[in-house]
Amino acid sequence: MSKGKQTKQQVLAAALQIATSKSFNELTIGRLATATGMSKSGLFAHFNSKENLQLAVLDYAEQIFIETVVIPTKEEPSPLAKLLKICELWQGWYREQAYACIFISAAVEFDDQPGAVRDLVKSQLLELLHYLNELVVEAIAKKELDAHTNAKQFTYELYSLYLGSQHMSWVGFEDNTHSRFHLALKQLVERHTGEKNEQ
Amino acid sequence: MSKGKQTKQQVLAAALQIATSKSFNELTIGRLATATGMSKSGLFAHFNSKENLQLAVLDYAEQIFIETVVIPTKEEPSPLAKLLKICELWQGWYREQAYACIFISAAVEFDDQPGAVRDLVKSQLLELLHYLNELVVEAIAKKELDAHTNAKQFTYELYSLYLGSQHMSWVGFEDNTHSRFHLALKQLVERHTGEKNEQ
DNA sequence: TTATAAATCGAACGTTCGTTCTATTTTTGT
DNA sequence: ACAAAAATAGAACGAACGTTCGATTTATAA
Repeated sequence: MSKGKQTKQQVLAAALQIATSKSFNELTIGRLATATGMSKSGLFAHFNSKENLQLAVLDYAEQIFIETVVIPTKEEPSPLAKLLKICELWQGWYREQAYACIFISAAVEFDDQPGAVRDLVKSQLLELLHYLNELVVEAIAKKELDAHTNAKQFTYELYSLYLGSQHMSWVGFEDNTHSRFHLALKQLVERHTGEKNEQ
Repeated sequence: MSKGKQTKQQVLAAALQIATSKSFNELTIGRLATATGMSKSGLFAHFNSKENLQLAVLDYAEQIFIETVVIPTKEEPSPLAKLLKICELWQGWYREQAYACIFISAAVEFDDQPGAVRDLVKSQLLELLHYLNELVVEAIAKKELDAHTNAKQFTYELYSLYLGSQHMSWVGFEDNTHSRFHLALKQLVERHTGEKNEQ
């Protein structure tokens, strides 16, 4: 790897650290330069614009996300097992990232700020939702979940429980161990297994 | 009302508009001055610091939130009816605010930024959660919900469904009419009525 | 090794930020 | 109506922002 790409990776690692532990708005070129011991202009030359830096950080974050929470799931034997494993690893991801998900932060910070960054984070989150939904569909096909399960509704509820878990833990509604998430998830799955009717 | 308080209210209305339609970070004194046709210093004199402005906007937003989604539910006959009514009005609130809740935005933007603003928004969200939880407790007491219902778990799930509904609608996971939220909420309530067992 | 290319720096730019002054205008109470 | 008080304006500040540019150091390939 050339020197350029090498330092760029280090810069991105530092940038991700700032963006997650602080926020995307606080990821500033001057601050990042200080954090990496570089000059503003030297660092800037790697990206040529703030927007490119932001996009690169999101790409970098996605890469790590896939490595740490998606790839390890491939070993699980069934779609439902994959799904549950993802939820587990997902929590670990958030925990490592100092209790704030960079994608969700970015989504909120850019939600009314049209541009390439908003488009990217939107597509990243949508991609995750589609992947989760795909697992649900497969689980239904393999009869791990009841045939009358509405996949999208299931995915929506699953994702919501996760989102709520993070949010309420932050607010202080007593879910620091995320046990509430686990319980609700377990019940959600049980509700869709064992052929008892439910729309 | 004195001239000062009067213009201050107008300023706050404009500030809330900016904070919701844009974001809290984009609520800047210069921008707000332009929006209200005042000078920066003239406007600044009303608050004496950016932080005070932010706190005032959150107070103002809470006031409006209470007026538009909490107060009207007082007329509902029962705790459960109040709860459902709140969910309905709540959606209206979000819709008016251009599909972004100022409290949740503020929570995310300030989540790792210690200070009075973070403390306030945290307490505001916690207060809402406690109020919802109180209604759930009352509904259980009045046997509108099954006796074995775990109130906090119920509140957690309810709130999560709402959060998820907003998030996914933004991302584009097809819930623009929030019908998914309605369905999930209905099922959540049904699940806790009619004495069938569920932990 | 040496020429070329890539990477990095330092200084400066125009803006905008929050904030602080000192005036000046406008409202208020008597 | 007038004096006191409150509200607003204007100009300026230091700092930080993203960005540009020319010079200089460092890595790469011949």
